[in-house]
Amino acid sequence: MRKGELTHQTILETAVRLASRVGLQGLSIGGLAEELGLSKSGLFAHFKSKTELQVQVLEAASVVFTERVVRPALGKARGEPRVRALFDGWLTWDRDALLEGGCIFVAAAAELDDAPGPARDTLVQGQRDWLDCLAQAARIAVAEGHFREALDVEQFAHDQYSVMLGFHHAKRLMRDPQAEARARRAFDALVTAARTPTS
Amino acid sequence: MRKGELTHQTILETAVRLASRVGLQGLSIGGLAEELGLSKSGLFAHFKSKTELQVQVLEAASVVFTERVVRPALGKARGEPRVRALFDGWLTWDRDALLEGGCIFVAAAAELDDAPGPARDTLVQGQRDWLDCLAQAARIAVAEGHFREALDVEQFAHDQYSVMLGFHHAKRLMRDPQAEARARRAFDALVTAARTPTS
DNA sequence: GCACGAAAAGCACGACCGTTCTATGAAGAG
DNA sequence: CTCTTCATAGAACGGTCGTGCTTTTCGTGC
Repeated sequence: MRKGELTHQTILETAVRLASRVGLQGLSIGGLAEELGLSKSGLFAHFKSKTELQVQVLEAASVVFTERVVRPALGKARGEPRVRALFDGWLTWDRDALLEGGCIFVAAAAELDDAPGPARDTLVQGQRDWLDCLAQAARIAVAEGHFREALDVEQFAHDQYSVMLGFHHAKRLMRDPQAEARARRAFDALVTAARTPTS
Repeated sequence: MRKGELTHQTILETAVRLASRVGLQGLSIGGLAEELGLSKSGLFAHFKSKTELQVQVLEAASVVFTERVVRPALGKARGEPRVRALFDGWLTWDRDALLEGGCIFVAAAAELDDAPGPARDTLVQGQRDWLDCLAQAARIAVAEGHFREALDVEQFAHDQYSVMLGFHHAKRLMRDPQAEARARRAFDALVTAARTPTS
């Protein structure tokens, strides 16, 4: 691998971690360069613009996310175990040391929801993929007979993500020590409701 | 009322609207001044610092929130109707024209979750009040016999807020036209589960 | 080992940031 | 009407932002 590509990768790793703390807007070229011991212009040369940096940060974070959350879950048994593994994986991800500032996607979602542009597009696509992944896992659980036939899997994915967002809020903003217990209880209720036929 | 206090109020109104779009960090003194046709220093004189401006923006938003969401719900019948009214009120709030950028508290939560200081403290206190309000409404619903005796009302408040966060995400970031329908379905499931005794 | 190309540094720019100081205008009290 | 107090404007500050341009350093294929 070329030297440049290596530092490029190193930059992105640090950038992801930094962005999880200060956000994608708060992520400054100068600050990032200093953290890495590089010059501002030297770092800038790797990206033609700040927007491009933001996009690549989101893409890099997506790669890590897939590797750390999605792939391990794919190793689990099809159906409910995999659905639970995705949830557990996400909880781990949000608590991960790599993301001192909490899930970078949640932070970016609030920043970019009214800021059209490539960064927003990249984020939305990633979130869509993630929601599709959750829905697909639920669909498999239906096929396996773990979840009821008539389950609206997109709704299930949406609800699962809501629980995650609630966890993030309780944990990171409210510093609620019970955050994880609450999230697990909420998710269990969701799974239970998905198992039993419509009442 | 003094002339100064009047403009002070006008500034805050505009600031809340602007902050809902660009966030509390993105809210700049200069930009806000221009939007109001004031000079930067003239506006600044009303607040000793930007932090103080942020705090007052959050407080002003809380006042409006209480007036528009909480108070109307207090006019509803005790118990489940009031719980539902709080939820409906929040959906209206999030869609309100006053907040073109979506709920300012959700945006601020992501920005401030790792930024200790007066602004964060103010936000956390406001969110705590809101969650307490939701829990109290649920508690009354238990007392009225609408919800089951053993219901964990704090958990219910937490779950209700999670649904709201999920709605915000689906609506504002994903631009999902079904966002509101999904949120209502999720909330209905929550209420149904709260009604029936533990299964 | 040398030459060439890539990578990083250095420097400068215009713009905007929050903040301070000073001057000027208008509002209100007597 | 006058005098004082308060509200706003104007100009400037040091700093940081993203972004170019030029130069130097360094990795690498021949």
